[in-house]
Amino acid sequence: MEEGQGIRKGPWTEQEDIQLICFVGLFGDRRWDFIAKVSGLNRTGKSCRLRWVNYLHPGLKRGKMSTQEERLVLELHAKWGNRWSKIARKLPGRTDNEIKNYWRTHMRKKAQEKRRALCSSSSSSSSSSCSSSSGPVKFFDSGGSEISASSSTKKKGEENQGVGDPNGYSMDDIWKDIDMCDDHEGLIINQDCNYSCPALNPPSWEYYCGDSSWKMEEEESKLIFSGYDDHNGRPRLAQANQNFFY
DNA sequence: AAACCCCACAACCGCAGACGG
DNA sequence: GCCGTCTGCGGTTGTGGGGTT
Repeated sequence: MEEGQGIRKGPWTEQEDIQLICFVGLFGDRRWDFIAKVSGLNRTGKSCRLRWVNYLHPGLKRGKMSTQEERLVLELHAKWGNRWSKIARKLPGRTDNEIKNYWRTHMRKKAQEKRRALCSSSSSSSSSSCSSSSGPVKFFDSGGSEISASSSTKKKGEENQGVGDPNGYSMDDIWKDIDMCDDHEGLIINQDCNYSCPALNPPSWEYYCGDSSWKMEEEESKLIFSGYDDHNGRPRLAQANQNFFY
């Protein structure tokens, strides 16, 4: 299709963002290939969509996950597994990508800690499953401190390899391990989480994400988009949008 | 001060399902 | 029913910033 000649990749520029916002305002957030073409952005429709959904979409929240959100993610992941988009729909303002990323880093870290705690508490026994030197190496063992003592020269990126990885350690394995750890704490999670999070289930996000009932005139998009944040280079869009929508 | 490491996050890739001609 | 295209999703990778040694 459009693949081939001069298709841009990599980070988006401010100019590109503005352009995309304008064209989405004009044509809606559906026809991505069309938007990619008419906008003059040398991007694929896919890339445009992704940029919009994960970054430019109004109503996106920024910043750290709250404890409530974190718990909800845990709860929903336990229920649905890696259905990130589904989970994201229950977390207004959060994208599947964000949740996915969050899960990968934070949950893995937590799992490591839990695992370590378990190991230390049962270290007097044979604790073969905790061994970092024999038997199948669990994913988060590979990033754990015990191991890093022996392989502390871990290069950047190696932890990612753990995912796909040399030991054939798949995502499923990771989830299994995490679940294992969660089993020890599952009750706690459920206890803490027996709220249904009413505040997190308003129809509003469905509305945003819904079938592009969202429309924005070009002028409005200009107003909303007031430039980039000084600190992180992100558009000030999200914040402006809060005002726009609420 | 420099090197290294870890974390967070943006972005890409491949695949599958939906949809229209 | 078939085929091509578009869209959405999940997995993976790349990179910059901040903290630590």
